[in-house]
Amino acid sequence: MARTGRPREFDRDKALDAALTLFWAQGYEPTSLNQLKASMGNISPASFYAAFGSKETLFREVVQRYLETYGQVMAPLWDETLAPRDAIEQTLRRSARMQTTRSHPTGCLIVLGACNCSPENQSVQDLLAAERERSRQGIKACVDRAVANGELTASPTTETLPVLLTTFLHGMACEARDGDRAKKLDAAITTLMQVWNSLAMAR
Amino acid sequence: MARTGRPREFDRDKALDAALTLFWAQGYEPTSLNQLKASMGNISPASFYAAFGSKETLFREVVQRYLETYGQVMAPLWDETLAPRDAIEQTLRRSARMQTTRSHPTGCLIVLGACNCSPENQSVQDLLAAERERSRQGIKACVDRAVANGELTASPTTETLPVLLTTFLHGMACEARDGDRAKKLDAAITTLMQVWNSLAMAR
DNA sequence: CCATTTCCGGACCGATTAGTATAGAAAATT
DNA sequence: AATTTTCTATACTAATCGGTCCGGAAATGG
Repeated sequence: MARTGRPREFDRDKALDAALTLFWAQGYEPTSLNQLKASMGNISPASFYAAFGSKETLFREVVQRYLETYGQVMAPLWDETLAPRDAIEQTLRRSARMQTTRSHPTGCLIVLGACNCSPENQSVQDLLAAERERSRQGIKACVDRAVANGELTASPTTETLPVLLTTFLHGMACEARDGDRAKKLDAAITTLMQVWNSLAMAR
Repeated sequence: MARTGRPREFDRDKALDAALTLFWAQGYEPTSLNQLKASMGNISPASFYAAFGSKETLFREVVQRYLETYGQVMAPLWDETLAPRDAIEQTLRRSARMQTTRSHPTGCLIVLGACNCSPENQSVQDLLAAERERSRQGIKACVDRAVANGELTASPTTETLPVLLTTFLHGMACEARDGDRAKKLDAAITTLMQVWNSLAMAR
């Protein structure tokens, strides 16, 4: 389909990135349309709505882009060519580095992006909660795969691993937001992974 | 000083509890004065400001009350009559149970109460960040005490313990908010504390 | 009973919220 | 060049935000 008519003057991609940064730093609700439009190069409300539909649909698009870029640090969880232990360790380490990098807001958009929401924005909260649930499932799948592989023994303790790892993963968002550096988190990950080692050696 | 004049008609304490519940469930910014006044028994703006000063001072008072009540699950951290390991384990377990109890909002007000803030409410964000830093220091003090006691050996791995434990503690707020139950978190805590055990046995 | 003190209801403040309607200009296609 | 398409700018909703002010009512202490 040929594109006709006057093309928009601002760069939609750059605008999306600007919105991503704003939402990441402040979260969904406190980020106002005025801020968004300003960061997109003082575009008009009409241009904004023509390009993005609404604040909520823009946020959904922002989350999508986040998942396709920064969020790819979690990709190892679903890469079955990796050993389960490596998949989880890589995910944790890459998350730690990404969330503490200062060239963009710290912490995790999925964890922190819609913590404080009025009831009317429940759907936004649900969007991120579903994504967190996906992480939980990814971690659980790795542990299950390790049990199936014989890397881990099936035991009550092994069953606690997914919750333990997920809680730590999500907790990093808070620590990164509070200023922790990658090196400190990375060292903690090494210690955490010793739990896995001890369960592996027990077989 | 004798109290003269007409006494206020609503129960200030009950009103504070209502505000605590609202702020806990929704966070600082999305909780509007209208909601607050309504939950306090449809009091008037004048009554509200006479009793509480402003939204921010009310929030500070709410945080104070939270710390004096629900937040007391962290008290073991500063109880030097407890063995450091017990102090930390109790703090984790009591936090897990408190944050997952359904008779009040789930998660932790200190972690989740002001995640999404406009720059103009930075002071509110700072208030909670300072409290989280206090938790960090409390956990670190326990680990240091354990090293001084000889319960833990001083080692690079031991030095990672505070970050590991704090990250998990703060992560529980996210998991509790997402619906995890106390039993699951409790089991994960048992596994996490094995890290401590292995460092203790290494001496 | 009187005077004082405080509270309460309600009107009101300016600012900001997300979102819309309209009108005209600009660019691409034909 | 004419037409079509879609842009932009501006003015403008209605609602809500946190917060203030005032006048009258109510309860107290003397």
